[in-house]
This record gives sequence, structure tokens and C-alpha cells, in this order.
Amino acid sequence: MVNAMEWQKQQQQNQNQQRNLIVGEMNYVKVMTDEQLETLRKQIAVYATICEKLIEMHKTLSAQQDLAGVRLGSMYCDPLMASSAHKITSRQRWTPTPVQLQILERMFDQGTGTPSKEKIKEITAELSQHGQISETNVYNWFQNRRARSKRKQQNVAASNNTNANTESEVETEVDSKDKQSKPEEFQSQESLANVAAQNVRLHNPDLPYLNPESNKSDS
Amino acid sequence: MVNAMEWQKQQQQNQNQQRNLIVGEMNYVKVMTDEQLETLRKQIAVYATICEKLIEMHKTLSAQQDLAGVRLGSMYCDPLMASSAHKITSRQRWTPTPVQLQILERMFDQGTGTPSKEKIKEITAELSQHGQISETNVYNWFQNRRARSKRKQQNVAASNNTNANTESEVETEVDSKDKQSKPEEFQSQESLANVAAQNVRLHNPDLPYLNPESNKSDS
DNA sequence: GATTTATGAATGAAGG
DNA sequence: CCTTCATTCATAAATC
Repeated sequence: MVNAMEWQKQQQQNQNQQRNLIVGEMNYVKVMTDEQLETLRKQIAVYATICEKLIEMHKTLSAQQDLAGVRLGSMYCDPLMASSAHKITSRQRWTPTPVQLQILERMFDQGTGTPSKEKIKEITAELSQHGQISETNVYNWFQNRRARSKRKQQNVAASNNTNANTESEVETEVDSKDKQSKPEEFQSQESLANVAAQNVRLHNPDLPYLNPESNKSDS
Repeated sequence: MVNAMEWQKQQQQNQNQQRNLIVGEMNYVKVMTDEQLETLRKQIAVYATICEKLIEMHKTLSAQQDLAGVRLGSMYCDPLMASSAHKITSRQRWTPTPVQLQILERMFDQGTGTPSKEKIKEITAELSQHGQISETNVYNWFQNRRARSKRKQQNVAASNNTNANTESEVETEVDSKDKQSKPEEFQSQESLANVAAQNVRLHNPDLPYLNPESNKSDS
């Protein structure tokens, strides 16, 4: 397993040597080496494992002494709350839960792109099973999602290439030519983080791993 | 607060651009787009957060009940985690150079107050002579500048209470920073899982950044 | 080098 | 739809 420090050092060290390649007439692109990918994979895998262990353990504890929710409540909540400070207490604007977001996102992807009143209603109904939500929320979400997605695409092309400056690293920007291609091989598995969150939420100890084979080397 | 999840959507939408490029005489190399990198970053971030919270919780539990049987053991002491995962995470953001800031500031003062897309382009063009910058950066800068300038004025009313000021605002928000009243005392007996999920949703930790050199300029 | 502050960026919502 | 605003988050910079 890669040591964290080492990894960091490596990263910092490589930051400057990370190459910006010129590919065809395309603009510069950022490149990750196999090693980097491998490192990432391992890192994620470790997290996944740890999470699983911890959750499992907690369940055990809770089971053999059902005070997890009650007596320990205040105990572990303090430290936890401390770090994230304000949160549940004060929120006036809607924020999608992980589950909701996932669903929305999926719909956005496959969806026709046309919210449609009927759809909105359906979606809202479905999403309300996973948390507070209103039709307006859904509507706004789609509006914003589309608008921003669109703008992103346009703007990606805009890279400032003023000459006479920045002597060292070229700032470079990723290209955005083939935005629409959908190989979707890279992240084949369900977004693990989200799934993780979901599972955690549902008290399901099974956390997804980042499959070593799938991510690391498929190319 | 949505941040942690947001990767999901971006991922599904953007994770598709991975390409295998032939670079020079090198063999195929893996290429990640900014979106992909961002996605990975967030994924790891989520795990890091979960782990962090879980470990914290575990410490609390262990401290009290000392359950040797279910201790995490080596897992817990894994170097990766031991060195506080979030430490190795970092992300860079654009920072205006003194010159740029000066120009921006001047424009803001005399400025019409209406950034306008065209203006933005011009400004960006000019500023890029003095350092890396994107239109988004400029846009954001003006947005923030205006918003904060506005808020400041509002808050000023609160400070002058000594004299017979005409309009005594009700208690003002005071400093934007301090207004964060710490909830701290709400007994949530959420289970471990819930807490973890909650935090994941509300807190977006940093992640190892893979491309330090350039601020993702979009827009 | 741990906290605090300042500020770039993200995003839900409102206006047109 | 597209633009703008308000609020919040995360982090670079500043401070102790």
C-alpha cells in the first residue's frame, strides 16, 4: 500500500513534471501515468476497506449493547458536529441528498433534456421518498443543470493564450473538442462514493470497492 | 454543502472523455480530463470524510468501552489514514496577481457595475497579460466583489450606535463569520451510518489534487 | 504551525 | 431559457 506521505511527496514532485501533451491539433491535455492511476486506485480501495471495517464494527457494537443510538448519541455527535459546524439546523435553501442527486443526475443524462411538467411531478414524487423536496426544486435543478452544463462546454474552448508571459509552465487547458463522446469505460461502476453514502445511510455495511481491475488498467 | 455529491453528476456526464492518445514515440498513455480528475478527487474525498468520521466515532466508542475484540487493528493504523488523509488533499484556486487586482479594482470603482459578457472578455484579455486568468475568474471576481461590497455597507449600520444615528438598524448580522452560531447542542441520535452520510453530504473535503499547475478555467 | 480571515468558486433560486 | 443575486463552502493568505 502506498504510504500517504510518499504519495503526497510524489504528487508534489510530479506536479511540475506532469506533462501537457500536444495531441494532433488538439490543445494540451493533462496526462496521468499508470503509476498515478494505480496509486489512486489503491488509495480509494483503502478508503473503501476502512469504511467497511468501521461500519461493520459499529454495527457489532451497537448490536451487543443497544446504546449506540441513544446513550452514545451525544458522545459521538459532539466531535462530529464540531467539524462540520452548522448544518442541519440552519438551512433555508434546499439541498439535494446524495440519493436524490444521483437520481436527478441519472435522469438528466438519459433524460430527453426536457423537464416537462408531468415529469417534474413524477420525479418530485419519487425523490420525496428520499428527502424533503418540492417541484420547484426539481424544476430549478434541471434548469440550472442544463444551463451550467451548456456554459461549461462553451467555455472550455476558451483558453487564454496570450503570448508574452508566463515563462515557465504553460497554463494549458484541457481541450473540449469531443465533448460528446461517451466511452464510459473509465467509471463503469456505480459512483462509489455516492453508493457508499447511500449504503451508509441505509445502514448497509457493504461499501463498494473500487475494483482494482476495472479502474486501474483497462487500456 | 451539496459538494460531496456533486461529483456524481459531473462524473456521469463528463467521465466519458477519456482517451488513449499516442504521444510522440511513447506508447499509449492514459488521459484524464479535468472533469475526470475532479471526479476522482471528489470520490476520494467522500471516502476520506467517511473514514474520518467513522474513525473518530470508533475512538470515542473504544475509549469508553475498550472493546479489544473488534478493534480495527492494522487497518486503523494504516499509514494512509494515520497521516490524516485529508492532509494530503489540496486544491488550488486562482489568485489574482497584484497587478491584476489593481486593474480589477479600478474597473470596479469606475465600472458601470454591469460586468457584461463582452466586458468580461475584454478584461480577461487584458488581464491575461499579467498572469494566468480566465473569464470565469473575472466573472466570479466581480460577482463576489459586488456582493461583498453590498453586504459591508449593510453591516455598517450596526456599528454606529453611539450617536444619534437616524436609522438604527435592528441588530445586524454582525460579522458574516461570527454569525455562525454553533448549534452544538442538538441531540441527534442518528446512528453512525446516518451521521456519516450526513457529513458526506454536507461536507466536501479536499482531495489530492492531480493537476496543480492550472486553475481549471472554465468560462 | 495552528487559527483566523479573506476570498475564489459552487449552486439554489428569482427575474426577465 | 438565460442572467443575476444571495448564500455557503473550501482554501490561500494572514495572523498569532
